[in-house]
Amino acid sequence: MKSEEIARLAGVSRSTVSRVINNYPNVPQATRDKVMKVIKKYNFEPNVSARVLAGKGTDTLGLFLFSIYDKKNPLRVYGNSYFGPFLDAVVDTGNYKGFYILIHTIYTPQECRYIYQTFSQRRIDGGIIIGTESNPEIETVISNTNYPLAIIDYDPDEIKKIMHKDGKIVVINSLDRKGISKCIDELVSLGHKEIGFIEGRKTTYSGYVRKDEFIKSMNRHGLELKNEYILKGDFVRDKTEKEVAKMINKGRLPTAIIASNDEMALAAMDTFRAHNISIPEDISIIGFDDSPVASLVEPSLTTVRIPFYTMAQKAVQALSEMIKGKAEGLLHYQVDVELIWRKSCTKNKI
Amino acid sequence: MKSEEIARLAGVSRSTVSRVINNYPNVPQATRDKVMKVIKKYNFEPNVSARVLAGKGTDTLGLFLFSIYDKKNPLRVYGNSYFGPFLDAVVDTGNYKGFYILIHTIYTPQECRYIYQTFSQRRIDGGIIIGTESNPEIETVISNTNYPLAIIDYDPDEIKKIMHKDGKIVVINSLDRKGISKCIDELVSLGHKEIGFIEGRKTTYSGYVRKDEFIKSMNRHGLELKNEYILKGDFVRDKTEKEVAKMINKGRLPTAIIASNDEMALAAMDTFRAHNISIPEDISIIGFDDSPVASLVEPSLTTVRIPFYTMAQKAVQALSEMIKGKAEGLLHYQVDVELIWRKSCTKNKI
DNA sequence: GTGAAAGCGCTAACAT
DNA sequence: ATGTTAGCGCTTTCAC
Repeated sequence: MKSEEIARLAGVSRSTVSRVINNYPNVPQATRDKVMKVIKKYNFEPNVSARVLAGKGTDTLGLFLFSIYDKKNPLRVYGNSYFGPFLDAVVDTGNYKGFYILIHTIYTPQECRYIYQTFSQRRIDGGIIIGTESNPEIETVISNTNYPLAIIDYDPDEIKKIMHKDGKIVVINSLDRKGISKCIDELVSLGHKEIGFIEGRKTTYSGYVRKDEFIKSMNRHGLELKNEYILKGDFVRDKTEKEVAKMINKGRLPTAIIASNDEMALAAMDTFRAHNISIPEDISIIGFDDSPVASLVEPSLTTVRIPFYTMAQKAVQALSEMIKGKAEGLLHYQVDVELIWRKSCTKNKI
Repeated sequence: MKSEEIARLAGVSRSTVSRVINNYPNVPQATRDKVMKVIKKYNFEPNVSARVLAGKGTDTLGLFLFSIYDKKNPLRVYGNSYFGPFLDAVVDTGNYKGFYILIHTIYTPQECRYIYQTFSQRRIDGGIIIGTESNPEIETVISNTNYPLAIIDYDPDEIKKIMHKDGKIVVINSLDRKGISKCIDELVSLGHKEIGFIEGRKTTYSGYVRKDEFIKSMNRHGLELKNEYILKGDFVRDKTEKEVAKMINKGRLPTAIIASNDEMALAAMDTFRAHNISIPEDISIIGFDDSPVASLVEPSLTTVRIPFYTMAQKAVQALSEMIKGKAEGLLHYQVDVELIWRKSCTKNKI
């Protein structure tokens, strides 16, 4: 079934069918009804390739997820506490706004060429990039493309420097500085002075910002930064378990520790428990993300909630406007975070 | 940049460029090199809409996920212990085989029309359907479409009855009967006689099969089926918590309980714990799926592992062959499951 | 308000 | 081995 047949059956020309499909104003209701009746009757759906070729959009957004694990890890993508809810929200808000979502996982910087490819083949009208570290490959994409792009968790100043002169980019970050400083204020008010930190990859923006704010907040409170309490967890479980075990074996522990994401917080919890260190009695733990499991573990995890759904909505909304030509240049949104107080934290008893 | 310009720059015709792009054999290496050089130089990527319109495939697979939650639940899709790993595997194996993946969430039977739409608009060459309950809407899709379709977890006999005469369908199930009967064999050998069951939605195939096999296996061992120990959890946490609490309040418990998925098993664990019932000392628990968290909870959850990756691979592989015309009709695969023994189960001490 | 015709970028059948 | 041409199904000028 094609529009030509619909036209024949409705006794009009293909142009009129097209006008009806695209809701053009200069079609009288009678004609519109006549055509729609035939369209409904045959469940006609226009061929999207023909429409695109004739100049319409694809109504498709590409979602590019940078895996922090390598390909062999079975948890490589959606085991990530961050991606699942975000993906979910993008598909949902995208579908709601009439977009199809094309999804691609990127495992190495070299695979950034898939982003270029997907745009060049005209498969998508806009793209969402999440989880990328800053590296030359992604910068090439950012500086060469003028297709609408939403980048989650990236340094906006960096983008401003390198972006294409006709670029249409929206950067969306969470207020991580506020999140971390709130954690520390709260811990300090509970009498904690020895506060540790498990940092994520500093090549990601959030990894950098969270660590940086940890240092700033500690200084603000006049608290000493002890290197032995600052661990590198790279945002992943394995590394965190090792680093935490190492710290335990050295014999001295902070009274509280903040992890740069929930996954590392949970890994730390398990490692402490395996060494008979009780949470929160012996050490308080705070995570970041408020991933779905945070409320389910025992004890439930205090963490900073990131509004993934809001971020996805903002991304889709901004892309939608850029695609329609209603917005351009560099947009920057910062979404608010919230400290969710649960049972993994308590007063310092010392 | 279009193929015509590549042709001009390489000093050949558009047909030759097309032949090179599509790896046709009747092009001498010299010509091929000459053309490829220009293509590389300009990073040329052919317009996919034009290719599709001219008769090529879209190289895109649609993944349709039926949510067991409603739209308002923040865990609605990828909080599902089943979907995350499966989605992950589909994207991975699909991308690996050169397919793009279009993803759509279906919340209500009525939204099944999106499947029809996506095919009709020629957005995809094949589709994967997962998590669907049997209902008239999905049956309409199955009986009307002759596009390649992979259906995960569905009764193959039902499909055979209703499918389109030119249908190309692959049904992929896990050997759930083996999984459940192994659980019971194992529990019995540990001295358990009072075994409970938390069933999922029986409108899904696996929901039905797991419950049915529970009954059969109990009978095989000559064990009594007690209605008070058979709970309805609908595959979700909330309902399970309520049902388990109800059972606890009645005062009598089985010595072991099998849940039809991990999510319900974990919900049960939490509920027992909240009532000071220890696991596995007071009651042994077994789940189904081996979702990522199963090994992380305390105590770690004994569960039946479903090889999601293998299922995704089989789905993509079969679709790929059907799309190429190398396979047709109804295929049926059953993948093996494995009982993963962890700490949530122990001997019956009574 | 509606139709005729050109054209989007590619592939494939046909011709050479 | 390569070029010429028609055509895929739609949108969009341009006439009327």
